[in-house]
Amino acid sequence: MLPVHETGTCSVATAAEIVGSKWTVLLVHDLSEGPRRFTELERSCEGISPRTLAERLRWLEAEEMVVRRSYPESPPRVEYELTPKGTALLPIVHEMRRFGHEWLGCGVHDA
Amino acid sequence: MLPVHETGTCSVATAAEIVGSKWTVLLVHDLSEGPRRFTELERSCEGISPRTLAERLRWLEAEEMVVRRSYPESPPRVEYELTPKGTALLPIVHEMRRFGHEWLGCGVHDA
DNA sequence: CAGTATCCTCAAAGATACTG
DNA sequence: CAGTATCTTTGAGGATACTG
Repeated sequence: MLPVHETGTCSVATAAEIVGSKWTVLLVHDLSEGPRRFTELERSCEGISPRTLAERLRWLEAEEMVVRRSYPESPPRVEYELTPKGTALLPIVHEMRRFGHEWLGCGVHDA
Repeated sequence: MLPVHETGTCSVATAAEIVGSKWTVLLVHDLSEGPRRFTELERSCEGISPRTLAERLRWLEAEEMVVRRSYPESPPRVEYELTPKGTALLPIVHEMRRFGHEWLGCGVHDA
């Protein structure tokens, strides 16, 4: 996924890129409940590969939707947290969930 | 894109599929302003190939988000229109646009 | 723990030409 | 006009092994 400022597209199209790329919405939803560590996200996103998770997180960080906080302890600890910009994605996520519940008759078991 | 009932995923993930596949959001937005013909959509979605447009429309029709109305005139006329289910996508689209405007500083020129 | 490094697959979508 | 038929490309993302 290209950085947003290089896509040339804007607005809806960009939001579609964010929201449509696999795992991103799940990640944002997870992070909306507080800071999370790499392995926590790996576990809650059943099936995601570390490669993809790392890429997704780096992308979100580059877009300033997520901050990465590294605590140089041993064992190392890193936490990811939504920024205000990342939090601003939540209304989209909520509308997506509403749609799912109302029209797809599913999603009841989502977190 | 698979039919939704075959994906196994639900809710947010499904909405992400809908909303994330290229052109779909633009199409839904266009159709929100009234029935549109194939070529009209082709023109307003600058760059879309007829192959992709047809596929997208067939998919939306299969999901009952769009109805296809064919008038057997000469020359042939076909119109596509949002169903209530398709219309229910609009709140998502609106939140996506809001996000674009507020955080990406763009999208002002969108219809 | 928190990632990289590689390799690989597969499907979305572009380009183009053609048709009822 | 409203598509279909082919062929091709590209890149997202999976699997797996390895590392500071």
